[in-house]
Order: sequence, then C-alpha cells, then structure tokens
Amino acid sequence: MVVDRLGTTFAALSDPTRRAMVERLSRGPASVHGLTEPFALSQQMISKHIAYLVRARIVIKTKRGRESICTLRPEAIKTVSDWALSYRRFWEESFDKLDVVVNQMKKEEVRDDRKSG
Amino acid sequence: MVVDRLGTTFAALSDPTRRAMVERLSRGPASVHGLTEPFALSQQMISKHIAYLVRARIVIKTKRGRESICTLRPEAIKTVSDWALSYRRFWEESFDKLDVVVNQMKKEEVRDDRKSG
DNA sequence: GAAATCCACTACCATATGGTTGTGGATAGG
DNA sequence: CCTATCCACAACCATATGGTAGTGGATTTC
Repeated sequence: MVVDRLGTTFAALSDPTRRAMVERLSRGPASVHGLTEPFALSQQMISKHIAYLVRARIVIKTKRGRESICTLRPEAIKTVSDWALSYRRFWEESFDKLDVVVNQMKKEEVRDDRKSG
Repeated sequence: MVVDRLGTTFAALSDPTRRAMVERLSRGPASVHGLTEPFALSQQMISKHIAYLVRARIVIKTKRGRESICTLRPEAIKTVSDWALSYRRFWEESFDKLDVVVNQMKKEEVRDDRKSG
C-alpha cells in the first residue's frame, strides 16, 4: 500500500468545507477566489484545502493569467460510488432480513390482536 | 456543523485497515480477535480502529461473554453510496462530453487516413 | 509606472491519528 | 482455584491536519 489512493480520496472528502467545494465545482469550474467567497475562511486556508483535493486527484488546477482555475474530476467521485456500490448486495440483503423481521412482528401483532380481541 | 456525521464516516473509511475490516464484516459479524488475525497489527491497535468505526456508526459492538462481536451497519455504507450518487448526473454529463471529443478525434483520424492513404 | 488583485509560500500552534508498550479486568476451561 | 484467552484502558511518540498571521510574486488595471 505505497500510495493508498482511495484512502487519500476519503480523507480529502472527510472535511465539510472540501465537500462543499466539490458540490460547488460539480456545477462548473471556479477560481480559488471564487471558492473562497462562500466560506468564512482565509485565502491561505482555502488554498490548503484545494491542495488536498488536488493531491487526492479530485480536483485539477490550471493557471490562467493570475488566476488558478479549479476543475472537478468526475472519475474521482465515481470511484467513491463504485466502492460503496460494491457492497450494495450486502445492504440489500440486510434490508431484506429486516423485512422478514418486520413481517414476523406484524404476524405477532395479529396474534396479539386475536388474543386481546 | 456540531457533528459532521458524513465527515466522520469518510474519515473512518480513509484507512486501508478499516476498509479491509468493513470488507470482512460485510461477510458476517466477527469478534475483535477475529478481526485481529488477518492483520499484522497489535490487538490494541485493532481495538482502536474498531473504535473509530463505532464512533462513525459504521460498526456496532455487542458483548457476548468475554468476546466483543462487531457487526457492520448497512445504512452507513449506503450513506456513502447516496452521497456519491448525488453527483451521478455530473460525471455522466462529463463522460458524454468526453464521447463528443473522442468522436471528433475519430473523424480527424479518418481525415488523416484519407490524406496519408 | 503604481496600485490593486489573485495566489503561493513559510512559520507557527493545537489537536487528532497511527502506532507502540505495559497493564489489568472478565470470562472460559482445566 | 488457576491459568489462558479476549479485550479495554492509559501513557507515550511521531506525523498529518485545521487553522492563524505574515510576506512576496505575478498579473491586471488605472
């Protein structure tokens, strides 16, 4: 595990500010300044957060004049989706079992009704 | 942002050992000892990792005699899936755009073939 | 050319985390 | 009862991270 890419991705997404940045960038590229405005954080801190997103390959930064334009990489988000969906069978099975339990409880209710009715 | 639940979840999943634990637990509950065996880590460290998963509500721990049984919470994984899937439109649009570019490149190739052939 | 804007780099601090070692409490089995 | 097993708790260390403040380099704009 020389470089734990998925781990870096999850770590980058563990901060609410960075997830808000992802949300913003999903609606189109933005400059560092543009990403600073919505938050009550210093420009330095925003740059630091962006650096984490870049390191996790979630965001790409390109210079345009004196501005740095940030673009979201769709594959990065899809990677997270793919990871979670690989457990889809697990949670669907669990919910099915829950259904069984709920149905069992409903039967018990009916029996209770019969007893008390 | 008193408690950033999704953030805690992502943070818990940012470690490869903990993701391996999730993978193991997706195939059924296990004791702390059972979770220790596959890894070259001390029992104390495993307990610490489990504690992070418990705090993130990804895992539930119940005592059974002298053992602690760990169970994976399906909803926790589904939460991650839901988050990522909320950007599905974004990455699918991006891939569509990529298709346009690729098709454009194919056309250019055809033109090149005509020129060089 | 001078000033303002956009941004990066550095130093610094507090806290969380990955990891170790040591220890002690329960429970299970002889 | 005695011992081995399963596990939690505490102290300790190094590093990464969220955050601050200060500074300086480019690029626009006047």
